[in-house]
Amino acid sequence: MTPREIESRVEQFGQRCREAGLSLTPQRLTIYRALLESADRPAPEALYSRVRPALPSLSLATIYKTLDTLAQLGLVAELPATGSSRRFDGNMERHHHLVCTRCGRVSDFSDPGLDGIAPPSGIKGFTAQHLAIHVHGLCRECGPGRAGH
Amino acid sequence: MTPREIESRVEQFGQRCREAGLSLTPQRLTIYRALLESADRPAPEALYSRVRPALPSLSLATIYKTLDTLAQLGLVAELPATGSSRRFDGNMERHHHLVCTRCGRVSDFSDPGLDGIAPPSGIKGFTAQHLAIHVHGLCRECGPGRAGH
DNA sequence: GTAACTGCAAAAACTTTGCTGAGTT
DNA sequence: AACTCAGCAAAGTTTTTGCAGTTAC
Repeated sequence: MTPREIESRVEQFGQRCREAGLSLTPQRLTIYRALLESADRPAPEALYSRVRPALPSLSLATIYKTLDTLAQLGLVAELPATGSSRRFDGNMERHHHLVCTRCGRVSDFSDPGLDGIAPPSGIKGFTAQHLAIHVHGLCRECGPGRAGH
Repeated sequence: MTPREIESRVEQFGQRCREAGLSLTPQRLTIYRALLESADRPAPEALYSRVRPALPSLSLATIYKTLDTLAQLGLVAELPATGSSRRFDGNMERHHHLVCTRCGRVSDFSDPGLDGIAPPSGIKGFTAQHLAIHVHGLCRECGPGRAGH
């Protein structure tokens, strides 16, 4: 995401917070901005490391609380992930996922060709909103032609 | 899954373990079978409760170790999930996922129409193997026209 | 007999909670 | 001034680890 895009998002973010009656604290802004700047769907702990230099007094509990708050507002997404920690993403645009079947790492990709696929509408008891594609395979590091981890 | 299918899978499972040099312990067999019998993608703890009646001395650590071992062999799948515990599935067939954007619950569905979609091949640094579709929306409980959780 | 595995208990990692002082509106 | 929030520390969960005795081969 370009710096310009980020600033525009941060501004919208401010509005959205005000609408919802949330204070605009430096912590919230910094955490949100850091999430936008992270392309790698960070875990709370990773986000914490990233934000700490700017806000040395920040606590990990605040990261958790903030992420939960923002997820409820729909400003960030909590992602389904494997492994034992939660993952978050500030990119709410249409995008798909590459999942490495060996190391479990996930990254984003976009493909206009795939965007044409419509969510199936006839599923009983489920109201489809949108759809994301997970492509499973081997990432660069685990590449084809390697033995194991 | 029918009992007959389950037995056939368990048999294949035995072969696969032998090939890999793994012992066929009662714990492993029971855990694997319990997973096949569970349609609900259980967390380790839930699987533990299910298996305990049959193996009262079983420990939770064994569940974790076993699931990791079997996942590495490709005999069970660890699923991406939101929330704070890992989820596993013994169903390795082609299927897709319904993810509730409100409560986070995930369930399986199949749709032959979607099975035709080929994994995109031109992604740089990534070798695509297969693809799964996540349909996001509202499940029956959270249904459209509800206020919140 | 050897190698692999389970159970246990302890430790580590991750997440949530309650409270108090500080910051935002 | 009222209300919301951050930081802290403690508690609660979930997951991993090391080791000794047991089991599968």
